[in-house]
Amino acid sequence: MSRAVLTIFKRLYDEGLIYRAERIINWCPRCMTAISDIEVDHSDDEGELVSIRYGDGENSIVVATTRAETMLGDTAVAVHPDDARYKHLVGKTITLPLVGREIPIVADEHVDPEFGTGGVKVTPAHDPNDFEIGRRHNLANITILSTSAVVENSGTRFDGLDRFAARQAIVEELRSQGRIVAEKRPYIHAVGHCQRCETVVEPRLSKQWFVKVAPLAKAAGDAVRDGRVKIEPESLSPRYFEWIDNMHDWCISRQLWWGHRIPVWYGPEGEIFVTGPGENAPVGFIQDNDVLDTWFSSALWPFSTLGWPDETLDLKKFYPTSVLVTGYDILFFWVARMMLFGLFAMDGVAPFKTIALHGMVRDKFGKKMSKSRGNGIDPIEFMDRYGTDAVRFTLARGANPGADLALAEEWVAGARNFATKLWNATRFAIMNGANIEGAMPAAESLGAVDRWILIRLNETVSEVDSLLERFEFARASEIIYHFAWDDLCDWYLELSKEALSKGGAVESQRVLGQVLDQLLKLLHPIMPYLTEEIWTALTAGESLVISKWPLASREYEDSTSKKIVGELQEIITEVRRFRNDQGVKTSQRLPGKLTLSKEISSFESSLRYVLRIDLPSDHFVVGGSVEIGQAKIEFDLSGSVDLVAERARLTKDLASARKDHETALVKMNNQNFMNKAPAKVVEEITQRLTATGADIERLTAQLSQLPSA
RNA sequence: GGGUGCUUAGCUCAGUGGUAGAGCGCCUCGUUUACACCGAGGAUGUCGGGGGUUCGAAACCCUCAGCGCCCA
Repeated sequence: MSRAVLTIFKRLYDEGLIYRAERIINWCPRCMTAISDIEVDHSDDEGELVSIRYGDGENSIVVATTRAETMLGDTAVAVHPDDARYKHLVGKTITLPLVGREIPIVADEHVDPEFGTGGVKVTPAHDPNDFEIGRRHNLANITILSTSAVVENSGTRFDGLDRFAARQAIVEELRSQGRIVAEKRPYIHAVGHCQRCETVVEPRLSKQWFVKVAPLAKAAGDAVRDGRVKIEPESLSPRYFEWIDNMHDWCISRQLWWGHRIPVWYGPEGEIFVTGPGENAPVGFIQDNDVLDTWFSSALWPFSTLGWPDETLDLKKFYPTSVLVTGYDILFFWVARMMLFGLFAMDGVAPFKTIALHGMVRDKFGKKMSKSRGNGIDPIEFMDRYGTDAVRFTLARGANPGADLALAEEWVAGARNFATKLWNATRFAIMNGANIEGAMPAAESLGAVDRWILIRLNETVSEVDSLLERFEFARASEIIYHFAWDDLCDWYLELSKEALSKGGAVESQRVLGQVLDQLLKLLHPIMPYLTEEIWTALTAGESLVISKWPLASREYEDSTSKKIVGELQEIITEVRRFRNDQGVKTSQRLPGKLTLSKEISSFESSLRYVLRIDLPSDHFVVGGSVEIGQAKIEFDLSGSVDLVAERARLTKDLASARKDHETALVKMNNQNFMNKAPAKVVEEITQRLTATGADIERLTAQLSQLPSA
């Protein structure tokens, strides 16, 4: 690492991309170090805006400031060149109050004549904008604050006072001199704070090392602009451009203990010697005390970890990497810097092809976790309570690209429940002989239910594949979750129970084994521990880690299985609803007559099993019935039909059918719709119209046949 | 001030032109040979307001309001 740092530093220096300069930098008087622009947090703070009269009478001008103490370092007053109010003053001097120094009045385009009085005090050593004005007008830079933000060298009695105490004292003194013409308090304005310690940052003139970013940033911007590097989700790329295209020169020296020491040595005559790896500075030279910004070395990560600056095999093979996954908050700190240095050091080859950005984990209300709010969540606690896989699944399920995730304990508990569900389902499957031995049965030898779950599996695999391709982890997790819980556990297992319990359902056992095998593989990256455990129990295989990722296969697709299972599901749901409305307990067996279409007639025993319907006896009396499409299920309720409930159920269905019928009808009667809508949609609506029409007819008949209560 | 998002069920969020979705929560019922960390059934939304485009808008455009993030 150290070699890499030395190498890149020297290379940049030799190419003139590292220089030392006096600049206004952000200085933290507590950390006693320079900090970069992005380490400064801005917040709207209360301060006061005081307007001070400089000079007297006709030759006076009023300036406003929130940092009165900086006036001790003023070396000019600036006005806009076109400002008629001050034309007569430009080029003259004015006496700086308290200090007594004569300072010039200069005209500068960058002064906003609309703001305040149109005159601004210029303190080049303590304000970045003033520094620029100072450069343009060759003003002196007078530093009047120490590194710990105490007034010094001002030649006034304020020397020795802390900046905030001095601010107050100076305003008081000016007030007593009658020089304060206005005070606005509180005055809300943006104040920079040190990201580490929240101390108010003090702009300070200082000699620092800089990276000249213009050429590097241009390359880094272009790499994304021309598509060599993709940012996912794309919606975050404007942020990248906005930043990289307007990047200021990067101050890389830090006055800290920790870090790579700047490899620059100074000779007795002020000579500068930069040492590369293995090089020594001439005798008598002294090394710079500062260290490098931590991101300077982090920026080397994509290639220094592969052995760079050596031309290693790893470097050849793994640079550039394919995907960098990280939080969007670190796009500028780290990602952009890796782009800068990667392109520079690796002959214009960007360090990765795709930058996949995820969001931040927030509390259950979507609020940022913070110490002051006390809403931090310790993932280890959740892992102890709900299991690591549950936490992993929760995070994956919430990981929408570039969007934040609200993490609530309830979500983790839900994920734990899912894990338990899988555990139980696999246990049940194993108990019933599920296996992955031998080849899969041919499609022709399988029933509709078996085929259906294989079709659903195939759909799930391909959907998950394409979602993962797009870093849509949340949706991929969701798809897997519902396939496992709804399709597999709630439907397939329930519909297969009868056959499995009777034994001899060899095909289904193999199918079930197959479905679980593939499902566990899909889930393995998200829930590695659980899936490994139950997969090895199911298959006696060595490990999921080294097994093959599922391949989507359309082998079992056909035109009928989905329709058949759909019908079965509808029948089962409607009958359950009927029983529920009638207050019939789930476990209570009822005699019933099933009239089924030819297509699903073979599922009669299966339906009887799931719905607990006994064969009708000789004295069967129809007490209530459910009709779904062609299917009719009649029950003997032994004369105890709950007519009120039944009427309510049918009335509700009728209302819903009428509503759907009505909307379809409106569309069909709309000539514009008929002319312009695609045929597919028209057909769909037509079908809906017929279906709802039939429903209305049937329900009306059923209602009229119902004896009055 | 510049940039960029968001506003959908009680909460947190999916849904980029064709009958509004998920998880949790809520209500009712339930010892069904996997699972109560469960099962079955149910309720809940003028998709922020207003305009427009379209046969059709939660989705596209304009506008207003509120909230957020990044940068200055």
